[in-house]
Amino acid sequence: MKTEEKIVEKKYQQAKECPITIFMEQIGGKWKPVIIWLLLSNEVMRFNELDKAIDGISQKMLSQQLKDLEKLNLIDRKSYPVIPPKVEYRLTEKGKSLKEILTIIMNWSNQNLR
Amino acid sequence: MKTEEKIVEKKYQQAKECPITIFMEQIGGKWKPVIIWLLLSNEVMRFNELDKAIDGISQKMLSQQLKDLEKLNLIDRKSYPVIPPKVEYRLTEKGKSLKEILTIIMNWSNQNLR
DNA sequence: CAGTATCCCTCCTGATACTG
DNA sequence: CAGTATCAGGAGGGATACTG
Repeated sequence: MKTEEKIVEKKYQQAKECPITIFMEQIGGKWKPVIIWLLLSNEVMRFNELDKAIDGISQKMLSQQLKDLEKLNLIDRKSYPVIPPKVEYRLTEKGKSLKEILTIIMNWSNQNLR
Repeated sequence: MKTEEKIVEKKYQQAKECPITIFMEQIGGKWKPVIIWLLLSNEVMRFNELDKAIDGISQKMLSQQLKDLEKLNLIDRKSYPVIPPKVEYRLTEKGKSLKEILTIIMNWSNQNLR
């Protein structure tokens, strides 16, 4: 039946392909935008710096979110084999390209939310 | 102590005022962007239409998300006192102003995520 | 310093059934 | 038609302690 096929097709589209949903799942959430935002203005940050700069985050959450962002190729992790350990995080080009979006969201939010 | 005050001030800023975090909390998530996106292209939709159009959503979730969006003044709910009930949802001007953001997110997502 | 490991608990969500 | 009521399950997230 034609109408049924149409519905199925539509549903599939929305469930698996909606790019906005994918974005929200992968970049949204409580911590990822903050991390990206900090790296946009600070260029390079160490784990501890991020930890101190983000209020309320736990080390567990921070390392988890950083891993996620690394997998998405949005940030680069550079580890130095020294004691004590030193690890640097910075944005990739792809990560930097989020600046425009985050800026627009920030402006809209400032004007429309509180 | 000056440095301590600085830290406290910084933390407060990030925790309570970060507009991007506020945006993600209020407009992000699994369903709200989809609802807004549908209303951007369809102008007016009834509860049942939204329910059918959004794959996997439950009535409970749908009504909850619609209430949230209404509170944010992003959508308008118009109820007709007829039997069977008829309720229409449409975007407010504020809601429509999200089109630009969602479009940019969609484009970025299409190019950078999968 | 830069993380893991562990426990614990809340809240989000889905499923189902019901109603004005 | 447009919701609400209720319950259960699981993932997400916090607190704390530990380690290379």
